[in-house]
Amino acid sequence: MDSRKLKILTAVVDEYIVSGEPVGSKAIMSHVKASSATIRNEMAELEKQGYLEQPHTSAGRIPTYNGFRLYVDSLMEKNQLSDDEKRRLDAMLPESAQSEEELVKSASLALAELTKCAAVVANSMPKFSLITKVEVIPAGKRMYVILMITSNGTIKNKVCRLEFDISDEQLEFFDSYLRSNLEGIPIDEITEELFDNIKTAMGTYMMSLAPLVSGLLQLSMEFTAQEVSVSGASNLLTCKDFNQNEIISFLDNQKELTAFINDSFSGLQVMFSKENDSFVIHNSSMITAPFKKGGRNAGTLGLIGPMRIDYAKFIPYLEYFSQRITDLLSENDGDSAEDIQTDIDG
Amino acid sequence: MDSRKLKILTAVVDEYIVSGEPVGSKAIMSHVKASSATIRNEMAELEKQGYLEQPHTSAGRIPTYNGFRLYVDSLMEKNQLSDDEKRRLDAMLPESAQSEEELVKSASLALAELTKCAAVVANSMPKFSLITKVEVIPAGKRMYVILMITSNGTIKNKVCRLEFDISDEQLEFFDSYLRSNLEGIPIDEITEELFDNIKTAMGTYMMSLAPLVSGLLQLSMEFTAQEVSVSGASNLLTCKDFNQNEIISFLDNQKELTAFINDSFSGLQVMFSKENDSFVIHNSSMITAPFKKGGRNAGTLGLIGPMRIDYAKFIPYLEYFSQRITDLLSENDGDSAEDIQTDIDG
DNA sequence: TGTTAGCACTCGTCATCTCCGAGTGCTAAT
DNA sequence: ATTAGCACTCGGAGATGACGAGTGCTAACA
Repeated sequence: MDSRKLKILTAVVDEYIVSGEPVGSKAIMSHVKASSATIRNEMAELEKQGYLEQPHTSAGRIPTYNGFRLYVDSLMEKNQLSDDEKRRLDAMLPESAQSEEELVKSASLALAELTKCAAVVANSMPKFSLITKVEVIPAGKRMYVILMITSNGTIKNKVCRLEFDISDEQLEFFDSYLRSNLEGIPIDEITEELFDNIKTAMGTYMMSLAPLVSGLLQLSMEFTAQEVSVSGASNLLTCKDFNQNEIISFLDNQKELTAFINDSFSGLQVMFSKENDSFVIHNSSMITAPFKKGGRNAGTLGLIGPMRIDYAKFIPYLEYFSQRITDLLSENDGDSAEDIQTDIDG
Repeated sequence: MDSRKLKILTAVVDEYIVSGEPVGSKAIMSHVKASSATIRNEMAELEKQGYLEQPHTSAGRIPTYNGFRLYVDSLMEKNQLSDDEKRRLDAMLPESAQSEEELVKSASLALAELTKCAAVVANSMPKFSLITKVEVIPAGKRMYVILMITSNGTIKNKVCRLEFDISDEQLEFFDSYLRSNLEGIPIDEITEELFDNIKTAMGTYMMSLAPLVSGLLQLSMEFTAQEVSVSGASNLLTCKDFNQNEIISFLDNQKELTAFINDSFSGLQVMFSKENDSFVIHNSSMITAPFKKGGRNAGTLGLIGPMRIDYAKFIPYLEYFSQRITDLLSENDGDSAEDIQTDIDG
């Protein structure tokens, strides 16, 4: 395609992103050295080719999905972050993050604040994590806490109340069975079958231990649950580009979101609602960037806003934050999360 | 005040709640045996007394804050829940709640669904809880998990990574110090001062133990943090009675919400935005009902919506759910949460 | 042959105007 | 004390028209 035509398309998208109004031929004259008539001719062709459209006869042009796609993939010039800006972004993350959640949540809030869009974070399904520790701890009359730790550093607990008293031997038997049969196995190998085995192994103890076993099952399910959290949803309420109801419901609906933000993406992605069946809000787009921990995908940071979002400015933010998170998570964790496993075994 | 006047006021509020439009004298004729002229005269007086107002000269009347207040406090007839309805509400709660959070969250979702308003739940500040158990558990190379349990059954953990190796003696010393000095004390007695004591007691061990001590402090702060969660915020988006932006920002802002929904209320309360400084969204109202656990306030269930909410129908829902939660939490917990403490001490 | 100035034309936006009717307050009759 | 009747008010919906931004086309130009 003609280089001037590309320049015009770029100019239309750029203008449209800042104004939100259809862009006329005169507005383009400051970007491209040509008369408005020439630009009009070119725009008419761009419309034929499907990159621009006219809301009505006597209006300017707005980019189509295809126009945006071409712009994002090839035309736009990404803003380079200056050292100053980087420092500003760094200042929005906590100095010393207490936990992965806190770090990631801060990044999400910062992103929402910077872009005035909605930011999302999702943790990855920890498919490859191993169970490194299971422990049953007494916590009162017929009360026990089950503690479970995985190799990626996640810890969860659950309190269980028994129907009957159990003896120290029973508890010890159960505890040591768990140690030898659960510790070291991948989190996604915890199945109903495994629990049937436990039930068989416990034999007559099972009656009193039942609440502990079911607590254990629930606990392990919590590990594989994917969580998504949204920041700054209210930022989108002032935006008239799309139906607010639709988008707020979409963001509210955890399941839909979860299904959508999966972590199969290998790098930064820009997606338009029309291009994806599970993301159906007209005129909205979504940018996602995965972050890693110990060399493996740990989650995804994302930005949801209107189609006419300032890609050139915001994509670098997202890239920078996801890189920073990756760095910080690796620092915190030593060489690799895997050494937790090694140590306990050793 | 005249009984007919009260009837008219009631009718105006009832009509206004369903229609959302100013109510004229003719519309009242079906509720009160009197001609429209008489009703007009009475309405004019009600307006003088401050219970009704006219948006403009030739419009009907809408209730003022005072009008709503009188209606809610004295005039309305609360709907009595039939057994059928109770069964329907019960079906919206999980059959066997795994945890307090799950139960309470379900009630909140159910409430949002039933009322098409936003529902909120807040846990109470566990001022009177005692620490019943503190334990430091090794979890890998220089990695430790701190586990803390309180008498109201809440458990939290935190993973800490040390800078230096510590010996078994050091750990044992630390652990037993915590046991003897923290277990049994009220959660709100954990202060900086107490931590200074710990630091002094640890002496030269402190250098290597520092991350554990600061982890402990963070953990205890988490216990006293109040959490609020909102369901169905998107329900309010279709409501034109108030500024959506305002309300969504209000619901987004955890701090403001937390400050507002405190658990000092002794029973069901209806509050209008004008009447409270920290709840400033025009034309909105909030209904709150506390629930208990082991005889003590455990949290608050609330409903936020427009002023013209169907109080007669929704208040019973809220009352029923908060009572159900109270019942279920007590069942689960035996006689009282306090016995956890007793058991461990004994 | 590609570019540009000029021009007639289109069409959405905004302000103005009018009409309609719901609802009122007042007055006089019951 | 209540009510029927009536003149009056005023917001809202629709119609109308001026304005102007933007277009496509044509003809002149380099």
